[in-house]
Amino acid sequence: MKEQEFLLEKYNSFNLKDIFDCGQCFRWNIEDDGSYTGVFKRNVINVKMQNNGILFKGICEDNIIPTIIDYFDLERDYELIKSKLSKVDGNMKESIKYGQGIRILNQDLWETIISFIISANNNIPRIKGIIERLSKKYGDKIVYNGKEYYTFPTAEQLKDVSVEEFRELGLGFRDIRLYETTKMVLNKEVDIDNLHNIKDTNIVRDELLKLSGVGPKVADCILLFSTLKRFDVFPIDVWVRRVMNDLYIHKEKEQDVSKKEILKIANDKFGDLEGLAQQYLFYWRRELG
DNA sequence: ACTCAGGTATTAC
DNA sequence: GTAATACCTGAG
Repeated sequence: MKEQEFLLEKYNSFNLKDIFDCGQCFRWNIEDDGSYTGVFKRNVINVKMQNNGILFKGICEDNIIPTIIDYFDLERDYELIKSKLSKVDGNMKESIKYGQGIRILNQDLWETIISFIISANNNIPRIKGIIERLSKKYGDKIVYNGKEYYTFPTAEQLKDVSVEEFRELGLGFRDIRLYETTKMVLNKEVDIDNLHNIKDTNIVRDELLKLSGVGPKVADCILLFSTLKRFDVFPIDVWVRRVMNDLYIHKEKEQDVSKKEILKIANDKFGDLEGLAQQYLFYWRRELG
C-alpha cells in the first residue's frame, strides 16, 4: 500500500497534545520532531503541525482525506461548542482555555470497548503496554518507514484466544472480561454494529452494560469516545469526581460525593454538551494535578 | 513492604 | 437498590 498525504490548511480547535493526551485514546505516540504517529483501523498515520497547516501522512486503506475528516471529527464546530460552554461559568471557561485544542476522535467501537475494559483500575502506561502487546500478538502487521505497526485485533482475531493467553499479555484480572466480551460480541449476544442505529443513549448504554467488564464509567467512555459519539453522557472517574467536588459541591471528602449529585449538576449546567464539558474538566484537572 | 492507578463483579445486608 | 471488599500488575 502506498503512502498518502493530506495538508489541512484551514482549521481551528486542533492541538495534538490536547487531542492525544486528553485521555480518550491509547495508541498515539509522540515522535522526536513533536509529531504524533498512531494506528487506527488499518491505517498508520503521522500528524505534524507545520507553519502552512497540519500535515497528515501515512498508510491509509481508503482515501486519506475523508478518513481523516471522519476520524478527527473535523466537520463538527468546536468553536461554537466552546463558546456555548464558556458561557456556563468561569470554571468551564478556564478549563476550555486550557484544553482549547481538544477534539473527540471517532474511534472504532470494538477497539474502544476493549481498550476501556482494560483501563479499569489501571494506569495509563500499563494500559498502553497491554494494548500494544495485544495488537502485536493478534493484529496485522503494517510496515511504514521501516517500522512495524500492528492493527488492533478484530473480535474474529481474538476468537480462539484463551483466558490464559489473555493473562500472559499482563491483563491481570481483566483477562476473563476480554474473553467473555469477545464471545458476547461474536455470538451477537450484544450486536455492537446495531448500536449506531439506536437513538436513545440510555438504551445503548444498557446494551453496553451487558458486556463483561463494562460498568457505568466504561460504558460512558465508550459512548463518548467511539463512533457512537454521544455527548449526553458524563463519565465519572476519580478525577471528575475531584474536580466536580472542588468546583461545585465542596464536600470534605470527595469519596462522599455521590454519582447522582454529580450527574444532576452536570446536566443542569452543561445540558446536552455535558460529555464535552467532562472532557475539558477532566483534562484540565488531571494535567494540573 | 506497601500504595496506587480512567472500576467492575460479587456478596451481603 | 446500596455498601463493602477482592482483584492482576508493575512502578514509585
